[in-house]
Amino acid sequence: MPEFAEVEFFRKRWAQAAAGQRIKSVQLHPAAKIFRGTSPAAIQRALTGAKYLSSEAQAKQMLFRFSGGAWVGVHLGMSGELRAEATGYTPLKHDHFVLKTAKVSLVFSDPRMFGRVQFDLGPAAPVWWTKIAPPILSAAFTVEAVTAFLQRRARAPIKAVLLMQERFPGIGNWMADEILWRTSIHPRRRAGTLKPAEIEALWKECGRVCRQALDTIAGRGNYLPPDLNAHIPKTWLFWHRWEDGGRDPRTGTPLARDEIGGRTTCWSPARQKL
DNA sequence: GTGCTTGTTGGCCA
DNA sequence: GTGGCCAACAAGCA
Repeated sequence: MPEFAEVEFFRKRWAQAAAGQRIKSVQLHPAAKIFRGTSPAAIQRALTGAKYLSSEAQAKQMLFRFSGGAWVGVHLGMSGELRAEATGYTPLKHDHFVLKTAKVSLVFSDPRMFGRVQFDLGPAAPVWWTKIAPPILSAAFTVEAVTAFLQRRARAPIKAVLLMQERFPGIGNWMADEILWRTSIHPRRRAGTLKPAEIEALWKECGRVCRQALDTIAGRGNYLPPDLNAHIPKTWLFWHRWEDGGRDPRTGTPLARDEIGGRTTCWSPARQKL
């Protein structure tokens, strides 16, 4: 499920619940695939008694910092989510990782287990975190960088290119479709065929969609929406992309759906032409 | 039973 | 070596 803004929504949910708290106990299933490449025993040892300090979201990843130099990285994969439950909460089947404090149970749940938990010890943030591509909402995300990347991926469909995390960190399937729909670019266009004006529009819309998604899905400041989709406007493609017989919310014309770049893609044929 | 699913990775091939 | 495509991972849902 989670892309850029949804990841921030979940991070905020844990961060607000964990603020000022100390971990009393750690419940986990050591064999769960989400711990691949890490040591569940080390996580348990380091976090028990540790204080939550701060957290950040970047692209589709989150990093939670605890006292004692303990860093917990979370990727939610396709079906992961973070929840805050009551202290007496009993973990269910897909709750693979639960941190209990005096006030709350922080739950990582993931039925499909494409997500992962990473653990690092040290004074500085782990290397995998610092190597994440520069954010779309930063000065480093320039139209020149996008142009060069599209040249390098010239023969791939633009839809597939937008999903590449090395240049479009945090963009996932629905955001890619949303961006292309707003810029009237057909998802099957080869990246190398986009004209400079189209690249500029695409680049700008990446920023707008990220900004708007962040505000509407994760909320501003201390405000956290009651659920992920609570404030997403009906004028976005988002609400119509999975409907059978769905219509373009701008024009009322029928939407199309097909597999492009290995993913189900939705677009508006009346506006997005090859 | 069938055919999907908001993600990522490794292997194959040109 | 580089780029592009695809299956696989696993579980739930319609």
